[in-house]
Amino acid sequence: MTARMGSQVMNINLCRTRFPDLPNCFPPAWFKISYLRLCAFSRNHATEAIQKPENAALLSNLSVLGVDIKMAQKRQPGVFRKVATNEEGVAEFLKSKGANRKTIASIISRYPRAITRSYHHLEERWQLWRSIFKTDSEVISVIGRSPESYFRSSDNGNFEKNINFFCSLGLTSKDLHRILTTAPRAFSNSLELNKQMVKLLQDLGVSLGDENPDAFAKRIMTKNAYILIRSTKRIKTNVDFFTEALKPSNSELIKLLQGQGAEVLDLSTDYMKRNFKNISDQLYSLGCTTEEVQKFFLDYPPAFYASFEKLSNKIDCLLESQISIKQLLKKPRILEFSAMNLKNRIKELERVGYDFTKHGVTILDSSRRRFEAKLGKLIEEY
DNA sequence: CCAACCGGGGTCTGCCATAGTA
DNA sequence: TACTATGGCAGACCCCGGTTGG
Repeated sequence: MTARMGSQVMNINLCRTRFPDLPNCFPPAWFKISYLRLCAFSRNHATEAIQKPENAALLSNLSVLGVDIKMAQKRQPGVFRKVATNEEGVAEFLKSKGANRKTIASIISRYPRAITRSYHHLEERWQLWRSIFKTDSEVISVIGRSPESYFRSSDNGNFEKNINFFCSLGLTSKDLHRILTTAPRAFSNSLELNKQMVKLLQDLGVSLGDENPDAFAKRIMTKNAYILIRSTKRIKTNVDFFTEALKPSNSELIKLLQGQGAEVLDLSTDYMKRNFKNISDQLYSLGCTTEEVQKFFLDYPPAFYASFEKLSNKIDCLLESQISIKQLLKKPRILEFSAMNLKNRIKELERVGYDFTKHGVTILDSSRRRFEAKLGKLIEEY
């Protein structure tokens, strides 16, 4: 217990030291852009009161930047009626961080509200992101992918509180890195929302009798960063669905959620139910019992996730190759390989006279290197 | 030595609804 | 009352190799 507390304190301090001082002066560009903004403001102020027309200077600036104005207008029309915007400042800012023209245009096209942010705000937010990412280009690559995650919130304090909160849970800087890379929105959630999700997971650990609910919750978050951008309602519904459909014991459910099940937890419930039904039906039609079907999903949670068509295709392809459904149930992991890969492997094995009924199917569940080594030996023997 | 078990790694947004706010 | 900030939703795998026990 003491050791755990100690590591938490250490992690908080680690977070603090990773915040470089925010700059207290701004580059010359900032003054230039502010001046331009003032000009734009006074030019349009008179007409603004009458009918709130779209800001002509803004439209011209955006087209110079290469922004897809139609797209931007469709997405956030309100931005276009604002009297003061900072499109040039934002573009300048992103450029100074290494973004190219095309990326900048794409960012503003997809999330126009970005141009309402001030230089100071952006720089402050940048430093927060950089406390997690090592380089500017990592930040740019995430913003380029998902502009909204960077620009949607104006609350930098909340972002920092989230960092501290995650650290206080014992998440490492590597964990934060992964969360910000794969689910950047998590840091723009209100602190309260993130706390609710963590509490839900911890309570779930308690209700399953896990002796360390905090570690249980942490484990699920590190296995699946997406959990933090889902609603607690969805997670609850999915856990209930697992419980009802698979009738697991507490320890089985814990194992499921801490393992591959964590990745399945955030699926939309309807999708998961549909998949479960389709695949169960196929297994029943192949003569499986309810217990076998339940065990199949417990052993191989990705079945919830996989597209039914692909999975079904793979099962058919295995059955056609003298592999029995019972063998598959014993070794569902072979379904993780692509249909193409499985087909090729089976073809190669058939060529050397491999008998699945005699030697089993585990040979299919191996890395490329191991499979090829094994195949080489079989060819020699053959 | 080798089959079998098992965990890890990469990586994922863009839109809509609505309460709150100035 | 228009606009902002924030919550929520649908979408849908594959592969590698360390370790261990016989």
